[in-house]
Amino acid sequence: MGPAGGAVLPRGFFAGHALEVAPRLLGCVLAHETGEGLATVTLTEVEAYEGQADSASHAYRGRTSRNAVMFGEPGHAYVYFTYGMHFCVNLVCLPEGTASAVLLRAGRVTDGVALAAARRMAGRNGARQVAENDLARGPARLCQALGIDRSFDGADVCDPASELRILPSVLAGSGQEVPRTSQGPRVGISVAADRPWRFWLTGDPTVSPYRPHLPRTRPKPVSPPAAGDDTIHR
DNA sequence: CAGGTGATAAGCT
DNA sequence: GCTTATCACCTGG
Repeated sequence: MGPAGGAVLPRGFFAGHALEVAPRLLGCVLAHETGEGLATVTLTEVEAYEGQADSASHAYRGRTSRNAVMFGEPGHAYVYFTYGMHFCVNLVCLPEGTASAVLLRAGRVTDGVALAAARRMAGRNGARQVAENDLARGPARLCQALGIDRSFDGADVCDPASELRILPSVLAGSGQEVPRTSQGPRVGISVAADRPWRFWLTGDPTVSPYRPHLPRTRPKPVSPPAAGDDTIHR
């Protein structure tokens, strides 16, 4: 067990609804230790996703092979692949059989900054160095910085022997002033956008910029309308 | 601002 | 079976 080993959150931490668990995850630490070394992220931004009652949730339409982990034991990672190139990680809440999870949107890389930076630069030839605040600023960046991919779908983050673990909050008792928490609408979704189920540490520079859902760009017309065409286009 | 990339599931035949 | 719209994103210009 490495420097961050030992004190994982108890599974009971994830017993409640994602809506209750999400704000309590702020300041907690996601740790990934490999042969390459240890990298940790202190969470600064999360979003709650419920199941049947939440039309923005992957579990809204019931259990599938993709979202099965969301219906499983709490305290496990639900990792999915999206937009053809990105991974995002959630932590599962509520008892087995009921879907609920917290999407980890952003955090501050605290241990393994160099390792995280190398992962973020990988495959990007000639790109500029990533600013430290941006290493895990956004759900896909967070996964890349920690080296989280599909193989971590279902990983038990409450197991002290796990490669990927969740550690208690470092906010209280650190001698620092405890940051305030803000709450607002979730980022980028097209439905249930009125639910203020996103939580972040107020003013933290590692929190991702709010990006409201943009309607997908429509395919362009094959040819521009001819002059004098009185068809109504919109 | 647009484009890249691929999995998913609904809808069709 | 097959097709198509959608998707909780990031990057470079």
